[in-house]
Amino acid sequence: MNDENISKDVCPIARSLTFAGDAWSLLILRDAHAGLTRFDQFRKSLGIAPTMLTRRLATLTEEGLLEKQRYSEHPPREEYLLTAAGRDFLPVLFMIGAWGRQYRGGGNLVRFFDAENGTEIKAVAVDEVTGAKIGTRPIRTVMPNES
Amino acid sequence: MNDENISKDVCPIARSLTFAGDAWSLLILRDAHAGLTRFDQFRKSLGIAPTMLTRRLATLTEEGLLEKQRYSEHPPREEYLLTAAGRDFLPVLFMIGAWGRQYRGGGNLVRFFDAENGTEIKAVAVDEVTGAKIGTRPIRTVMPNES
DNA sequence: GACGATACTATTAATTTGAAAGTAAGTCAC
DNA sequence: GTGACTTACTTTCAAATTAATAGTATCGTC
Repeated sequence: MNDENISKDVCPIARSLTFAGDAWSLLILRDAHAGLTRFDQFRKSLGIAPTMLTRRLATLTEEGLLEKQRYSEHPPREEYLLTAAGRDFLPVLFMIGAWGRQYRGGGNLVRFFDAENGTEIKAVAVDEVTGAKIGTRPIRTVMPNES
Repeated sequence: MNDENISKDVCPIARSLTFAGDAWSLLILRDAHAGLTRFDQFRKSLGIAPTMLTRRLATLTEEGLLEKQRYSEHPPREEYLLTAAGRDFLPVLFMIGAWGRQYRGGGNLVRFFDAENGTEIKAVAVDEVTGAKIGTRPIRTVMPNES
């Protein structure tokens, strides 16, 4: 057991949280994956104050999770589309959702299905090498520049 | 494309975020998985103000992610241990970390290895049924009480 | 030219967070 | 048995963030 600091400089989790560590950002990303692209769509879906939404969209855009794209010249209008980094956030969202379903379920929740074969999607995190579910095998943590 | 509200009532992601939707909570959970259990260990590791830490630990405890356990009667001292729900948050943390490593990497980051066979752990989210990586197949979203 | 849609900005109040210091219960060193 | 130290907080107050509401700018339609 150590009580050493796992600082932001070396922790990949802390890195991520610097960029999408608040609930609004994650909810915006969720809605973007659901196909929303416009300011007012996000605003209505989330019930978020416009000031907040402006700031969050700007931050997510600066950070490269979303990109602004003009969809009309007259009037000048822009929409927000997911970048590759934003699209690759989907597995994170699914895992967050899987936990919520298991531990905070109850009541009717949205469900996700494989559109091709119709089975319900149950997201699990596995180690790509061993195929084992994360958390089922002992983990060794190695700090940078350690053997 | 819809712009229907995916409300907190039906979204498993929103559910999760209600309980651990801020960076401090996730970082506390990360440290708890790393073996930290005590107030001062968390405080030193995170550089968090004690007021914040008190509140976050209380919230995580109320929500059933951590539990307080007495480890000394004289003086009376308590430590914070992960519950089952807290332990099952590990896959979420790993996915957050995997994203951060891929998109916000650079520099030396902590790495995780399978303690038994020594291979580096690379977490990926897959559908338990099809085995396909999340995001590689089209998804159909079904609202509650829909066909 | 009034009305509505879209995408915001401005203003201000309420809430949350952060920094610093203090407290309480007990241990340990001499 | 007194003074220093440890652990786990609480108190206080300033600073920053967030929320609520209203307003603005540009254009298109009737």
